[in-house]
Amino acid sequence: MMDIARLRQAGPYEWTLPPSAGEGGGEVRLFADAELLRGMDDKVLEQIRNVARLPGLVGAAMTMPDAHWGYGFPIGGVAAFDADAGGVVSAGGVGFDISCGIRCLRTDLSWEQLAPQRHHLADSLFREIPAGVGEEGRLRLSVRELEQVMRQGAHWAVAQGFGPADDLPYIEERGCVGGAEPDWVSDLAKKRQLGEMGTLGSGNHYLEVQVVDRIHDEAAAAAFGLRVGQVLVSIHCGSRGLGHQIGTDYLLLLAKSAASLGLTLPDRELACAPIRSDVGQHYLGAMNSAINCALANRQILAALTRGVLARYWPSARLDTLFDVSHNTCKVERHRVEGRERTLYVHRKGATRAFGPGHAGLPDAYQAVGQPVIIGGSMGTGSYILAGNPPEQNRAFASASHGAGRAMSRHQALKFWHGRQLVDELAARGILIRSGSLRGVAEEAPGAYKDVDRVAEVTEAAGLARRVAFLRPKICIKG
DNA sequence: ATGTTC
Repeated sequence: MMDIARLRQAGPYEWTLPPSAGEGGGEVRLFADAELLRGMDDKVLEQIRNVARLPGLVGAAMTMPDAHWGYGFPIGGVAAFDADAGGVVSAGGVGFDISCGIRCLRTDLSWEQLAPQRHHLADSLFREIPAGVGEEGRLRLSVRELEQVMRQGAHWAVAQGFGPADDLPYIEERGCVGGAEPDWVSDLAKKRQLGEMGTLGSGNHYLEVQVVDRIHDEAAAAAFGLRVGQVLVSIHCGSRGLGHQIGTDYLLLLAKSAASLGLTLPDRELACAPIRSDVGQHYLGAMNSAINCALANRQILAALTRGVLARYWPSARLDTLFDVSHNTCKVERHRVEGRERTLYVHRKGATRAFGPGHAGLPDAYQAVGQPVIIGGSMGTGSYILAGNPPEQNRAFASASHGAGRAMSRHQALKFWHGRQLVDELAARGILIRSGSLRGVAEEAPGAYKDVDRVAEVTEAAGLARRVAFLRPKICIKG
């Protein structure tokens, strides 16, 4: 429970934390309403204040409406640093699941067309999409091939026959981020990934078949190709063992090197290094490699999904609406107090949300802004939103990424049982397929915040505007 | 999140 008496309300959905006497540090800004804030742990405040004390911070260290406490840096946290001002890059500010994100695919099928086959489709997807901890797929890469994945991202997957090049414009960074340096990725990290390309993973990762339930913004929905009753498929996963091992390796390395680089860490878990340092550059090279791995992974999973769908509906389309990550540090240009600056924007459990006219968006979305995906908890629902211009979004083009946990996994296991949840959801017409009933219990809808409230507050705070609400029908869990 | 308590 957060004690909101410590905060100062700066706007209807915006709060600041006045610094404690003699503490110093940069500004802290929380985007939320009082109810969402009260549901957050006080640890979120402590963590975001620690972030604000790091050198070279630009603007404020911020949290999104779905924020909760994470490893060192809050999940739902956003912070931008300027390399020229001594700014840092933080492995804790990206997290272990580097470039975890969502690929949203659009079918031309209605739920009425699909519904008669829903049980078969659920079983086929569960069989064909490798899911679960340590689960390996059919691909076995050599180290050399994996290094190509790390340099080329989704372009590598397309070149291997996993989906058309038409997908690429609809992927963040057009499917491949610059700055990847596989030489700075450990042998162990590479080894862990050789059999894990094209796999979903576990925890909050999922593949969901959804139906468009409600349109909030007709013009944006038309630009995104969405209509009520249409079936979508959303794939939520990241860079698997590779990203996790890079996170593990660099958290240790950055924590050890901090003192010699003149940094005093407010929290050891907030390990970081100056952007302009060897170790900082090495982390960025490794992290960008993991981003490309995640983009390739989701491209492969999209292709596997197309294969399954084609067995039932051979002529059905499955086009990429968008693919966006929510655990990254990206180099971006932002206007700050009238001046364009190059910033290293950390988004941990926060989605990039470029507004209309941004050069990074494909032509089809220039007028309405980037599709922003809020992936809901299992069985509740998800939202597609559209990015706002910088006058409205004052969080370096960032928005909420999901419902956000309301309680820990451990706590959730005391309240729910997997079998019971699967049965309850089936009674509501939602098919869950998972190899882990324990995992299902940890992901109980009740362990998350109210996704409707998160989406509503995200819009009210100016971060993005709601376009469509999606209702889940089939969910494949790791 | 995770070769889920390196």
